[in-house]
Parts: sequence; structure tokens; C-alpha cells
Amino acid sequence: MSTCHDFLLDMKEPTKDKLVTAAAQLLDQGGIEAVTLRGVAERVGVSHNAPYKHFEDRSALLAAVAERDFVALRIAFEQALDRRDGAGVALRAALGAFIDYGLQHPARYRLLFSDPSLPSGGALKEKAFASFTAFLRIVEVCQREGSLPAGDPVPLAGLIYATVHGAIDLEIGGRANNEKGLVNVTDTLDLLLRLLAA
Amino acid sequence: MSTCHDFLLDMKEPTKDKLVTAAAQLLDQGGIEAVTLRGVAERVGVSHNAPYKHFEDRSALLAAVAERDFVALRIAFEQALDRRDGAGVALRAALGAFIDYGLQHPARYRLLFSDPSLPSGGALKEKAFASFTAFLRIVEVCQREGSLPAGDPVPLAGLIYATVHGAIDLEIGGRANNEKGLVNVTDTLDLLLRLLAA
DNA sequence: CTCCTTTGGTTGACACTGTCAACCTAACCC
DNA sequence: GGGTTAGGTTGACAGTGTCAACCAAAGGAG
Repeated sequence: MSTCHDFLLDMKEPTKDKLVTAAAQLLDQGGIEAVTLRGVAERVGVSHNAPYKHFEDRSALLAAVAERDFVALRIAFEQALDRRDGAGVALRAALGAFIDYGLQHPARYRLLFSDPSLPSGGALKEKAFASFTAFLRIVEVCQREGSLPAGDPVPLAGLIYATVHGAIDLEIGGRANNEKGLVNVTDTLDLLLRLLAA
Repeated sequence: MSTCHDFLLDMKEPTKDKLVTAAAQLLDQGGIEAVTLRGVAERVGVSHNAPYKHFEDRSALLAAVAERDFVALRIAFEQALDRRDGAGVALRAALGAFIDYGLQHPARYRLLFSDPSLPSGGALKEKAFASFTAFLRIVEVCQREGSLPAGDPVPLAGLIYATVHGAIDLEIGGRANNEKGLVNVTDTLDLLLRLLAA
């Protein structure tokens, strides 16, 4: 994670980056509906139309936020693997970071994975691809290490990724609950990994 | 029953229901951004403020759409189980219906599961709860039948539900892809069920 | 040095949106 | 009959994304 002050914006940062940062802050504090182009501009201290000098429209600004976070996600995955305490540990660390990010920044998380206004192609897709690929590599190393079953790594990585994403999304929205409370992300992941270890 | 056997009156749907239907149609054809209160009103043929006589605000109208679909989802789950070709078949039928619904109506699907503007409690939560409970019952019958491993059914149902939801959501958004294309919902589900059968 | 294009900013306007307030009208109950 | 109410209307308002026009400073080309 880069240095990210809560309300102070670095004076030397270019306006374009400040806009992205301000949008991310508004997203965190008020959800996607709170991210208004005029609000972002005001927070940065420029006129209401300045963002159009850097982004084609509102979607493009949001896409820039998502791109930044996808890059951060990829780096988190790569760093988890680089620590090399064993791939099994790396896998759990990577997924833990993923879950923490989702639960602590639900609006940003949903921007990345579930926002229909974002383009499904282009630079954003590339960065989403790179992030998933970094995760795929962890799975491959786990397979070589024997902590995950052998076979085509792609559907296996897809299964783990989909499960964790689905569990995070359900927990954020509170959409899968029973009498005893919410379906829990951590429990769900533990169950899956136990199945895969057997 | 309020109005008795007047099928002429039954033919004309009340405005409230027409508003919900119109909103669902706009959602299907133009996504969540196309669902404007004024557009819905115009489609139904009433003035731009008529919806406020039936719904507190835009969110409440969208919530009504989501509630209707959650009920339909629960009924689909219950019907899958009622057919009694064996619980294993019922499970696959239920999940197949779930997947078809998600892929054929992505905007509505995301309204149910991933829309931050909807209230996370109230009548909508109840209906989401009922839908998940209906799915849980299928899992329980599968366990009794031996087509799913024994144990607490709740985390097991949560795992399957989260996986399928996550895979649908990733496929809708195109957010988990590799060189060889998208991560596929059906493949992901098959892999999980194979793991659970072993 | 001058010119002139680019870059990043400004103000003002516009249509569209959700929402509020006020008004109307027909149906229903006492 | 008269009052209440459900359901509909029109009109207004603030906020939003976006477009057009203007403006200033930087910087390379001649």
C-alpha cells in the first residue's frame, strides 16, 4: 500500500492522481453513490469541470480507482508468494489479504468486481487479468508443493477465487443468512481448503 | 381475498405491480442506470410522481423488484426439490436454475446480490433468507441421501451457494480470466461437486 | 524573442434526475 | 351527506453529468 493520508492530499501529487485518491476516499466513506464528479473536484480543490481534463467521464474516473486497486491486489498476491514460508502459507496469506480488503473496503471491492457501469474490457480488464494470474501462480506452486491437488491449475484457481469472492460478496450484502447468523467468509474458506487438502 | 370473483378486475394489474414489472423490464434491457423513476412512470403511463404513492423512493421500488425475484428463486428451489428425482438431481436442477437466472438477467441478478443502494435488512432480507433456507433444505436432503457428505449442513450449503454466486458474478463481470478465456461457472460448479462427491 | 500549440484550468449553460409540496378527484365509511 | 383517504396530477427545486467557450501559462520552432 502506498502512503495514503486520510484527509490531507499531497500537494505535489499531480491532479489526476489526487482525483483518483479523492474518489477512493469518498467511496470508502459514503459508498458509490457518494462519488460525485463535483464532490471529487471540490475535495481536490478544483472547479467542477476540471476532472474532464483527465478523465473522459465519471466511469473513467471510477475505472481508474478500480485499476489502482487491482494493481495493489496483484502486488499483495506476489508479495505473499515471495515471502516463501511455503506456498500453503502464501495461499492463506493471499486470501487473507483479499478478504480483509473486501470487508474493510466494501464499496471499493464492489466497484472492482460488481459494478456494471465499469467497462468490462480495456485497461481495467488487463489489470484484473494480471491480478488473477498472480493468484494462479500461487495455486500452481501449491500444487507443486503438494498442498493442493494436482491437475489443471486454472479451474482449481477459479474455484478458490470464485468461492472467496462469492463469500465476501454475500457477507458484504448480508444476502445468505440463516437463523444462526450470516454465512461466514472465513468458515467457508476453511471448509473449502479442508476439502482440497483431503 | 379482498376483491372476490371479478376476473375482469383481475385482468388489470394494480399500478403498484405494473411499476415493479416496468422497472424489471428496464433493468433487463438497459441495466440499473436505465431504471429511472420517471422512465418507469412513463412506461406504465402515469405521471412522473405517481410512483411516490406506492414507494417511498427509488430504492424502495428497486427493493420491490428484488423481493419479487427472491420469491421466484425460493419457489424454483422448492419446486426442484418437490420433483423428487432424487436430491442429487434436485440440487443440480436448483443450481442450474440459479445460474440461468443470473446469466440471462445479469442486471437483476446484481440488484439482488450486489446492489449497495438496497436496504440490507427488512422485508428484502427476509426473502433472501427464505431463498437461502430453501436451498439449505435441498442440501440437507442430499446429505440424508448420501449424495453430499454428512455434517453441519449450514456451512456446506454456504460453501456451495458462495461458490456458485461468486462464479456467476465473475462471469457476468468478466473479472477472472486467463489466457484461455473466462473462468466458467459450469466448470467451477462441476469441480466443486466432484470434490464433494469424493 | 516571438508565435503558437498544448495542457490544465475556468465559468456558464443545459437536460435529466430524485424528491417535495400543493392540489385534485373519486371511492368509501359513519 | 360529509369527511377521510387512496391514488393521481402539475409545478418547482437542488444536485448531477456533460458540453461549449474561454483563458492562462509552458514550451518548443522559426
